[in-house]
Amino acid sequence: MPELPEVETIKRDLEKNLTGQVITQFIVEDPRIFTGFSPSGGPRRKINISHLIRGLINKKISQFFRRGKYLAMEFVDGSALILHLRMTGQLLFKNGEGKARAAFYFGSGKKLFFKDRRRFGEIQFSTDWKKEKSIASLGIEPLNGNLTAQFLKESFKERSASVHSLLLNQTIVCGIGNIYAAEALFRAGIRPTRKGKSIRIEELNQLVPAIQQVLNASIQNRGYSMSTYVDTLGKKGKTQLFTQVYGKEDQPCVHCKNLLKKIKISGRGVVYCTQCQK
DNA sequence: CGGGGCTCCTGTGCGC
DNA sequence: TGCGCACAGGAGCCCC
Repeated sequence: MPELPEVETIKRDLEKNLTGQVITQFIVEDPRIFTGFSPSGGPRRKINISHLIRGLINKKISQFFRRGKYLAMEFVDGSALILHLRMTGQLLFKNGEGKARAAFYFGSGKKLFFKDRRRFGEIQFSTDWKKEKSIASLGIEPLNGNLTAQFLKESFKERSASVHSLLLNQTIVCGIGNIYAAEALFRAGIRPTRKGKSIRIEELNQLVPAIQQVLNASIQNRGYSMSTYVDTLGKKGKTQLFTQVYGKEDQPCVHCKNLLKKIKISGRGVVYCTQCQK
């Protein structure tokens, strides 16, 4: 589900409502939420859940951060919870239908529920969250001024992987997922199957603003909500009303009216225009 | 390095 | 209507 714009929307909601709040109770319905970002198939880090829960009681939230698609809830003592919503995770101030995997209760009476239909989402406790491998291995943020055509030229040099795959690679630029990769490539007129090293600097000069525009516009629209994504109040975003290729296979291209085509790249569905994207 | 395939899960939608 | 399969905003790992 959530890519950078959706996570950013949630982060801003959390920051506005929960900064300074003290955790008075923390209920974990599904202990697997604490896999600690360990390999899915491999041995899971042993975590003493009750010890972890006890340690969180009375912690006061100082700040929220977003890095890529990760959220960090940082406490005044410097420790933090790192959260990732994966495909279907939701953070809600009110628990609606169905059970939450975890629930936070705060001193003021405020609550926060972590719901997650597919249960891929994860939480990890850390005393030094920026140094955790999941965070430290992330590439640059696309919206803080570091993303330039020259940076992409350098990063894509020698890479024979498709430009779509490289945009999804969180260790180069973080926060872009399948929706915004497809949208940005369409706006830049670049075919998603092109090898990274084949993209010319003039094309990267189109791609950089395309990435920034689709992400910024989506933040303005509070995210893409076709199936499960909602904000902390359970409200849908509006980005799905403005996408031009994602989810639009077999529909006419907004520029040339040719029908958009859907292909698979590294197992991910990608829609593009065979006429407009070279 | 890259892509395919599989894993973690559950729900939806489509073709037959 | 019902069944089975493909697929879904993520991402790590193994294998070739």
